[in-house]
Amino acid sequence: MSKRTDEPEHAAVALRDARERFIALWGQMGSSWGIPRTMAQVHALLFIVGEPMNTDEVMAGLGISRGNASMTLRRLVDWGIVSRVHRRGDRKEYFLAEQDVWKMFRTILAQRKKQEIDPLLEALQECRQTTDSPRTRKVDAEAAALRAHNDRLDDLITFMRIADSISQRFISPTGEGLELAAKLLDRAS
Amino acid sequence: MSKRTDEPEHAAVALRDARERFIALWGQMGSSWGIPRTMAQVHALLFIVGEPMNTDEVMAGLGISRGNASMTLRRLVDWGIVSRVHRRGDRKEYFLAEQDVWKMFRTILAQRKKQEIDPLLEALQECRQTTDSPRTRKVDAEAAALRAHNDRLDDLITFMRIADSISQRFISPTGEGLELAAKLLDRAS
DNA sequence: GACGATTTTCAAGAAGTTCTGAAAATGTTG
DNA sequence: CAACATTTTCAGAACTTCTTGAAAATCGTC
Repeated sequence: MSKRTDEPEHAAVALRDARERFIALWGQMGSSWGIPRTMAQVHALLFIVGEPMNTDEVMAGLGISRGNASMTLRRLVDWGIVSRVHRRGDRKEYFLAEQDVWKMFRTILAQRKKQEIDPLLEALQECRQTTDSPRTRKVDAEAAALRAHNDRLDDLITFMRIADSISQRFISPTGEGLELAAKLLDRAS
Repeated sequence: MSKRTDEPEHAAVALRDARERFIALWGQMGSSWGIPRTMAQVHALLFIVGEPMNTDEVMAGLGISRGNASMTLRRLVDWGIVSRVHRRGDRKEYFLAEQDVWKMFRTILAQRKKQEIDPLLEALQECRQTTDSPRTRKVDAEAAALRAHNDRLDDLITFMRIADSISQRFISPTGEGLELAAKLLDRAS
């Protein structure tokens, strides 16, 4: 091959390589945070390619089955970090990943908060009420244990409520979270 | 049973119940965030009981094997949210969970940052350099794709670096994270 | 409204992980 | 240093989660 074609080819190879590397990294990270590896990989692929892909392209790109691709793409759409796109003259559905990284993380955070934190917080509060005896008469060891138990739960619930409020600000669709972060960083310097 | 003993018994039952409920909740949450269910449960048990327990007590309390208890307790100690405690006149080792909820979360965050975020960030940067061609001569489609790819990676890396800096502040052992959160909340009202 | 194209579903199987239990290692006491 | 107590390790079992692939459903077109 001539020198003229060598460099572009090198660039194309590098791009393919970099994509694969990124997909692997993102998949690993996902799975260490409780997100199915394949789901993270599909997202990574769509994100790094940056343009709409159809199911068959995703299947081929990652070597996964149609069923898996379908399920995973749907989950990503449900989460809101991938959207369905239609192309004129093509019946196939195309999928495009959110390209705004801030928006993407806000969406993910919102989703996990809604699905995991909020129900947990509610359940914790319910659990706490279980031991909310109207009035303790005896000051015996048992009562003390109960009080200590309640204090621990209260601490935990308080913490989680605060964390919840903070995350709420980051999530807010006004994009305030972004500015907030920037401000924090400024003060940090 | 007489009325006099009825209420204390009720309290004891409620406590046992609440503990179990809490342990189940915490275990669930853990597993949805990529922490082995049993590990989260052992932590929950130690946290909610609030005093040192030995391996046999943990085994009995959760119905798990000695091997599992041993491994899991060690991981919790390594993470730094459970500490080993020794009791005079007792050969057994006892384990006590960190009771300060803020400290606990700071420790967990620090651990996960160190183990997962930091390596990822480093790998991402390395991945980014892969496609850092010295100078592009041609303004063809391929070069444009490369540039777009690099922009996407740069956005992502920038975001993660900012998130990293913020989390660093929360983690900082000076406890500043706590105050910071409080301030944020004040402004949020 | 029948046909071909595409997507979705889901039961069965594969893959991955967590757990067990008994053996080995370690530690302690007299 | 023998005897016993306690902890750790790890190969295989048990369990959970993820993936496949083919059948069913859906969709758009003629």
